[in-house]
Amino acid sequence: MLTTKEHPSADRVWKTVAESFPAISRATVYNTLNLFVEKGLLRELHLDPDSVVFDPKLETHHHFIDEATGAIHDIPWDRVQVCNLESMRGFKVREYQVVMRGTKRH
Amino acid sequence: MLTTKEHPSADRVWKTVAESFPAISRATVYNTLNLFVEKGLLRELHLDPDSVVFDPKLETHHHFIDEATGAIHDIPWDRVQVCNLESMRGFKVREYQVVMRGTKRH
DNA sequence: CACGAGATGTAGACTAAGTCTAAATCATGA
DNA sequence: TCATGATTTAGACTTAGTCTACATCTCGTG
Ligand SMILES: [Mn+2]
Ligand SMILES: [Mn+2]
Ligand SMILES: [Zn+2]
Ligand SMILES: [Zn+2]
Repeated sequence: MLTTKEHPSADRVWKTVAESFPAISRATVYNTLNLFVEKGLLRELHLDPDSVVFDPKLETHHHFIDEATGAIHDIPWDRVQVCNLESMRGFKVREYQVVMRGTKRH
Repeated sequence: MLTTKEHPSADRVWKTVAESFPAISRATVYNTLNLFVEKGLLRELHLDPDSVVFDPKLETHHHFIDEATGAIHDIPWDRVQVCNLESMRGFKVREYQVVMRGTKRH
């Protein structure tokens, strides 16, 4: 999980882990993922209406959601820039990202 | 709903509507909201792990989520700018927004 | 007016994500 | 060995959201 390039949901992780450890409990997977998030080893993304997904890529980056396939693509932090953030006086911005939706060409 | 300044969830809308129309069914509210989204009168946002929220503000804008209260604040489109979007060759970006999280000062 | 067809609304069962709890199992060190 | 605490577990529970089959409403036609 910590090294995947994907953005799996908790149940997806559970099913994958269960291939190697069929006895693993759903609760354990949820507990462990939440613990990893709490400890900063994973981040959770709320991009999908159907489930929370987990992101092992800790460096800040943006996301592109392919509306045709549901796939979530990482966009490197420096590829686009958010300008004029200093206008956000009155808000203490802890983190931000650009969320893009559309379709992948070809 | 179409004129609120808030970002209510479907169940929040249902409870509000039910104050005036106690007979209204949950299914009707969900169906209607989804229809409004389909017809472009509302947009749905997936920012919250617990529910989809609906946004009556159709002009493009950004969002700031107050992590202390859960409140979603609209940020005018021009207050910040996303630069270098032309580097997104390979992706057909239909829409995008900056999603910020943090706390509101004061 | 009577009636039938389509559209719209409704109740409530159902699904699935996520949480919680209480019990079982495991680890550790006296 | 055994007591104690930590980890894992099964499965009940909660809740957002969907689905289906039925009820009701609308409206044009004979
Ligand atoms: Mn969570
Ligand atoms: Mn939807
Ligand atoms: Zn990512
Ligand atoms: Zn908004």
